[in-house]
Amino acid sequence: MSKERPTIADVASRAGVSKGAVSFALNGRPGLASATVDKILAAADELGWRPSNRARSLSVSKAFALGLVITRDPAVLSSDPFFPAFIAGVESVLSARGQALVLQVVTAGEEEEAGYRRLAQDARVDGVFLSDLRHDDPRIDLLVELGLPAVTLNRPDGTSPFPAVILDDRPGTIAVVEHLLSLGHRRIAHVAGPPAFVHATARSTAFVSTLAAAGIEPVAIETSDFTAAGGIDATRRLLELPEPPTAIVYANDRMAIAGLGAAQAAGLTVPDDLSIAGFDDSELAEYVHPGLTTVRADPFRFGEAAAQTLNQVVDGESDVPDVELPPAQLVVRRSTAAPPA
Amino acid sequence: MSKERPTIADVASRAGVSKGAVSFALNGRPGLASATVDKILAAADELGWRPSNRARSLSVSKAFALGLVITRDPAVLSSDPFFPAFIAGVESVLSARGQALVLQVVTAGEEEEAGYRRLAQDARVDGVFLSDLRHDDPRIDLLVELGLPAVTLNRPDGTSPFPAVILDDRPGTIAVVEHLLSLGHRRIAHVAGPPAFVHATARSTAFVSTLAAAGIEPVAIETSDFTAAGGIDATRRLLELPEPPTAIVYANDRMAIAGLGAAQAAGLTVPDDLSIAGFDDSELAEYVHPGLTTVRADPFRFGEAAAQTLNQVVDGESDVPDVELPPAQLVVRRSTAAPPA
DNA sequence: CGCGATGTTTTAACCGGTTTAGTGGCTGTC
DNA sequence: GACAGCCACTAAACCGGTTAAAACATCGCG
Repeated sequence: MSKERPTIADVASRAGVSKGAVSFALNGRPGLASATVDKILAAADELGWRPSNRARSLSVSKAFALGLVITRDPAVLSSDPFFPAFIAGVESVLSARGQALVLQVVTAGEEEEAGYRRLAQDARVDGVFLSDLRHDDPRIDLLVELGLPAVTLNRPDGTSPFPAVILDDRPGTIAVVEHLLSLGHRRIAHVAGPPAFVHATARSTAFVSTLAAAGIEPVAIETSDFTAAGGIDATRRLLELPEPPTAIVYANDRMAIAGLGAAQAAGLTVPDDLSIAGFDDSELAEYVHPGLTTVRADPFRFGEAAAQTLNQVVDGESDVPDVELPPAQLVVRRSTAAPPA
Repeated sequence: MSKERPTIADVASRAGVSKGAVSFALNGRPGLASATVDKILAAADELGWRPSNRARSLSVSKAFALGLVITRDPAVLSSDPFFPAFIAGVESVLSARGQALVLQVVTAGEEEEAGYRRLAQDARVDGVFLSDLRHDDPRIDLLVELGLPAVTLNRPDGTSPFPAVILDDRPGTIAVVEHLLSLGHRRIAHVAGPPAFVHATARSTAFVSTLAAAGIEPVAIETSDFTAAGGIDATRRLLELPEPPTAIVYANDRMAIAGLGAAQAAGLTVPDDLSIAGFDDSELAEYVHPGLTTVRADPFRFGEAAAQTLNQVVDGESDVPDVELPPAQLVVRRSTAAPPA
């Protein structure tokens, strides 16, 4: 038995038809007698023929792959709970369609733009996911210029020609703040992510406005960077205030868990002296001591929805609608309690 | 100006030569006058021509991409500190060579094999990284059968036709145990990973033999699964022993941090009542309270080395040697101290 | 001057699909 | 019985590169 994989010509000769007919049969084109189609498919089946991606790619000018550019510092990326689950969700859609996921990790800045350009110039992918959206994100214009289809993860603030897959950060943040308010907290602080990111400001403005609706001013808003180290620093600054907060809401779990450690290192007991809440419900959130009150989203479904939507764009459907996912849910654990008397 | 990207024919006509000549010039083949080469490269440059990956792929039967199949439960994968940094290291090599990284996330079992088969049948990649090596790993035979080149991350126990990139887990484990011994601990337990994994047993046997060398029996070895939930359970079991350990060595940070939480929840003070050590030096290890004594490897360099080695295999070099990376280093933090009197 | 050797460049086939134009057979109609 | 019209299918060009073989100069040498 030959080790070479069969080509369309092998199938054609075995079925006694032309290459073109095989192609028609495979792609379900009309204009072939159904008996012929059966004969061709049977021959293909017997030979175990699968059309070559490479040849198809060349003739139809498609890559049959989608791209994800992750613009993060490796160290930061290292413990991000979002991407792995998101990617798994994307994969669940792609593998069913015989597509592949091409990953590109770039460090921010110069290289970021280069990453997209490379993906476009090499024609490695048919479309990309735009994650970690920033305000007036320059990548949107870049992708338009490159002619690369995309979906944005969450809604950009400028106009965007791309559909958005949205997981609203606000309801989760609002739920956390209201939870703390109902416990009796009045001195609440926030550790935010970098304001350049849309999801960071979405969380911090939701924080402020929820407090405002209750007639309360935030104790402080510390801008940080989503890293554990940043969480520590921000927490220390908050605890050194003349009148420190009785509760801190962090923009992600990583900063929250680090903040928890900082509070404990400073001799505080959580939640008796200080309540702490995170955002993401990462795996460790449940298992640190005390368990972290946080907000749970579903990055797997996010990935699924994003892949489906991007495929619609890539397939040329016009006016692909935005997709709104169910917002993140509050998960109450032991790290939040009534403020000290 | 035309929006279409130039083809090799455009370059050829602009330089006044044939397609073949352009191809020769591009690939640095001998047999062209250097003046001609210059002329061709100049023309290519003016047109901004970059050869089409798709066409090249078809004619030379290469994908110009490498594959990584991650066989993990998304939930487990979520907070693994290894892969993101590893991937970043891989990328740093691939992007310089114009290659892409194709990611495939599969759930273990049936689907795992299917994942590799798909990658091979679709000819999406020229080679793959074999991670999370298991004892008598069936994937090695599978890859041989599929004719897909590979490198293994760490050394398999059977014979393997593939080069291995090795980061020896033992020195780090030995260092942790010796550190605990030198602090005066004599009742030390281990929380191991699933014994099917090569790196899990490497760590546990290093643990046992280091203790044995000091003439000490381990208090217990709890087999767990590298997850935080598993770390909690194993820790509880250890703490319920009639004579509980004064120190626990975990096979990874995730279980260790969860174990830290479990110990604190049980009313113990770390490190006064119990010393705890992890493995990986994940980002949070430094920032939990108390900071986690652990072992630091360099997954970024691991990725670099693996990509370089796999490329040698893919390029057809014979007898590609194994690569041995510097072993992980002990990082002493506050979670380990002398045992209680 | 004719010949082979050497160096340079072109020609054309090939990779494995898709797609357009075209061909041959059959039916229906006047 | 000739012709239009339709159906089912084939032939061949095409996607954009690579590459083996052929062609063409140029040169050295007997």
